[in-house]
Amino acid sequence: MDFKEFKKKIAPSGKDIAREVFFQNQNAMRIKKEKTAINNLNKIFNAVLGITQEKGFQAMSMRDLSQKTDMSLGALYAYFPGKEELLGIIQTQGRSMIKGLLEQFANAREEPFEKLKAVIKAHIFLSESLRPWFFFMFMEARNLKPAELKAVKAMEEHTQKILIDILEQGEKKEIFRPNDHLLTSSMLKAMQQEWYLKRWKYKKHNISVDQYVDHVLTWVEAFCLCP
Amino acid sequence: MDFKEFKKKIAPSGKDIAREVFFQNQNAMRIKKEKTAINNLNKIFNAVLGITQEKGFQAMSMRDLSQKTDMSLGALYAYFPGKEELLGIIQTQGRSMIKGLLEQFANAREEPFEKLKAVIKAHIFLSESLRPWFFFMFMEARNLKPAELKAVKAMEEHTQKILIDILEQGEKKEIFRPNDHLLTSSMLKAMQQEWYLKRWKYKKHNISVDQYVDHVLTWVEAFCLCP
DNA sequence: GTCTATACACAGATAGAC
DNA sequence: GTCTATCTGTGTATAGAC
Repeated sequence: MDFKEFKKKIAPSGKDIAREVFFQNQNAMRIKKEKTAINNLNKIFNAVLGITQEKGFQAMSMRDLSQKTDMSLGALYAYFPGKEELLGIIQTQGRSMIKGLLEQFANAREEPFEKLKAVIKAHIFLSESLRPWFFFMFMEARNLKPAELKAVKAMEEHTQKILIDILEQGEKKEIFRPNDHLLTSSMLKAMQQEWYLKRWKYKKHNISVDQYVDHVLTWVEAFCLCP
Repeated sequence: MDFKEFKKKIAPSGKDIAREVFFQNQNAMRIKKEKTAINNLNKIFNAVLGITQEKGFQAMSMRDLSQKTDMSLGALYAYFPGKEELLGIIQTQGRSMIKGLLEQFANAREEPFEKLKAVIKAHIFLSESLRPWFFFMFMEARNLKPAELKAVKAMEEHTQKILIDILEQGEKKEIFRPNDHLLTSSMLKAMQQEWYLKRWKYKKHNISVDQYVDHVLTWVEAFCLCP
């Protein structure tokens, strides 16, 4: 599967995400009409992700957000209790979304090497189609309160665990070379992360996601597979 | 060379850095006595890096900084014209420091594979001994004004170019496998970066810099070297 | 060179009309 | 559901005494 196909078939749209947030936080917000809520939440998220990418969440004022969404300050506060909670909502939603989609991919295949490649590819494709979310989640994790920061770290270790399990399974079957799986999976995660942290570089050099994924998988093959 | 030796012989101390900043910006600050300036600049930088690591530069108030340095607000403003300039000073100094030390290493060896390993190791060791600086430079680049942001990107591409040159040299000598050097060097940079962006993970699992470097070099060998 | 006190802008948040 | 007007705290920065 290439990225074009992935995006069409699997990647959630802004409205999909807004819908889920609406049903998850329905009681905490003053808006009751589904359609209005979803439309405006989508607008709010896009604005937050856009402004934040440039100057960071702390530097984004509620007035910035009001201007970008064409909504008044008063209206915004009907959708979330405060700025800090808005940050929390985006982070929490991002995590649950990514977790769900990745697990779906990890369970799809059986043979270790195929499985490993599928999971890595899915992660990079997902980070491409939801790049603003991934970037936000990484860069703004610092501003979370301790309890949520813990959830972020748990998430990092959870996705790493998925990789480690595949590596162990492959080593047992003597398909992969024996190695330190914790470190190996860390390298894989670093390569995945590189794509969304430094996209300006790949854009500048006209490197597509598909090319990037292929290259990463060449590394994986050279390092993991038995000769 | 292991990290212990590197730190002892090569890594600059906080005062070394403060001294350089003092001579570089001497005319822009109101303090004239060298010793006072260096001591306080060192204190200021440590405080900024510490506070920023937790909550980001924007979220650090001048009052936070005043408290952590045990200096008054008025005193702080004798060392730099404003908060934004302080950010610029740290970023600029960080860049010039890292650039100088890395070039020193790149020129030390001749044989491509040895050279490649030496440069990668030096970068990771350097990021370990100056971890707060590296972290700050990465995370706070967004808050720079356009001209300085350009310098950051130029720096990224400069350090990448060092790697690309070595890879090309090695390919010509038929030591390295032919490959896309831009992508390959990006993977190397991603692995280097991982160390200082996720150090909490390695600390938690008791993985030392030396172990980390060894693992990275195993990947390099598996991928770059001709079989 | 360092302090205290203060100016003044702008942040997040809410009240109450529509 | 959305708006405008406004409250109150906190931010950066400076003035002027010591």
